Amino acid sequence: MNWIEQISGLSELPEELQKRLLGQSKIVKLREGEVIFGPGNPPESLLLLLDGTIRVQHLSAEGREIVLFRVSGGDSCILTTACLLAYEDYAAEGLAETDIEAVAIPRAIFEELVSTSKEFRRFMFRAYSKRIADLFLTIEEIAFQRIDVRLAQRLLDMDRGSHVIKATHAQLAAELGTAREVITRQLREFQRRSWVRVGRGSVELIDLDGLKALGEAA
Amino acid sequence: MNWIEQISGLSELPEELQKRLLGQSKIVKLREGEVIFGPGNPPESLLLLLDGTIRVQHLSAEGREIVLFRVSGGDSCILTTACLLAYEDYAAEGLAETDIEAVAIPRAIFEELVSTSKEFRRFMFRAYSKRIADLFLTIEEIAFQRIDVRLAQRLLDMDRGSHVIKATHAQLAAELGTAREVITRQLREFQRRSWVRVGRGSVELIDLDGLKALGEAA
DNA sequence: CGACTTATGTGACAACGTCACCGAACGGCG
DNA sequence: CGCCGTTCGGTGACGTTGTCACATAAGTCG
Repeated sequence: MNWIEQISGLSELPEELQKRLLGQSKIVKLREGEVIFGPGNPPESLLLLLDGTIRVQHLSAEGREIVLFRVSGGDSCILTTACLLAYEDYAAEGLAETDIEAVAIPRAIFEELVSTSKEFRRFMFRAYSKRIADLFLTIEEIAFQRIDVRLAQRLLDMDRGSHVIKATHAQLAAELGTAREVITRQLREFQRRSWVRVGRGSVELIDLDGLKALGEAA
Repeated sequence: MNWIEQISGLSELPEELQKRLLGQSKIVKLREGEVIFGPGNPPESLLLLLDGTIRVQHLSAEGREIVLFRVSGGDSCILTTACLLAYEDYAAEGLAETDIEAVAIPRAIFEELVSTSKEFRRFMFRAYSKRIADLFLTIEEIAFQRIDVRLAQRLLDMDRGSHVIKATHAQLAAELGTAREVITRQLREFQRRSWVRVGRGSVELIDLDGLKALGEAA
């Protein structure tokens, strides 16, 4: 299977290296809920995500939880794991939020590509930089953005077309690094404005424009 | 001048590459306050900091400001700029907080080293990973840590031995991504507890243990 | 049908951020 | 020196968010 073209930035690799990459890496599939890396089990190979979503979250000492970012197939196409090739004591874990299809590149091949291909290096550094830039934005959001705006954005983000989001208030709280009660109150307010309908374990988005407008007003 | 040994992780490079690095890079000095990179002027070479401190901060659209991290010579010895070799639209800027001495590695040499040396690659990836891990901690702190604890920690961090920190309340607020008034109130409380003495544009730390204890209690 | 477990609701209160001011301290400069 | 503009710090009122201690409701499984 030729997955190279699915990952933006790799199609510029010389034909020869593309072949080598295709030959030496293998496709892995993981099921929803599987832990991809985490404290205790650092990843051994570089993963390029083809399809599905990986959630990376951080668990604090006091048991609090916050979602740091997501990696999803196709669009951002980013490495998950390479971050970790070097640094040990990550308190972050990555887990499959959906069933996953990914390409695993063994460490040796990764090393080889980095050393031989200028294009591959560019690809890697771009991925790292993008990640860091994203984290900057996350920090700004957490520090300065109102919680209602953040919740509205996140709900829109999490929508996979069905306009129904399966998540408990506690899970949404972990998304934003806030408290469950805060989510409960905000959702009640959103419902009062007829933007959403809430059910046990789910939120249905009714008025997408209303939710979007909240962010723009700010 | 042989600066290699000042940067942990580089002394493992093969002798030959060390020489090449020493020959091809040059030492640069910058004065306090100079902007090293920022929106509009991306850096052209990789910088390794030998002495001094660089502050990296993020400016939001609404003019708010938050300090993301610092790079200081000797201890963390980290790259500043390589992050940026790849990604353009950083809203972050880096500036010299003190007079600076650094090594500038031209892009070509950087490329060469990454491609030829496994040790140098390890060095680079470690640096990136450390940065990302640090940002994770920053996020956790902003999201979950009380502001008084964060302020106390930051004051201790900023102390350069003199126990007097030259900073206005507004600057301290930018450090933590909070409001000036909050800093004013917290400092007043710290003073009431005889942990600090505040003056115009400066904070003198009196009871370091008191400040430290605040963090540990939580 | 209970007995549990999990999800959500609620009110009181504490912590933090925002706003609209104020006066004090500082830095020229005539 | 006194005047004046600027920066810095102080303050009270108030809105938002986080915390705590519960209560209630909805699913689950025997």
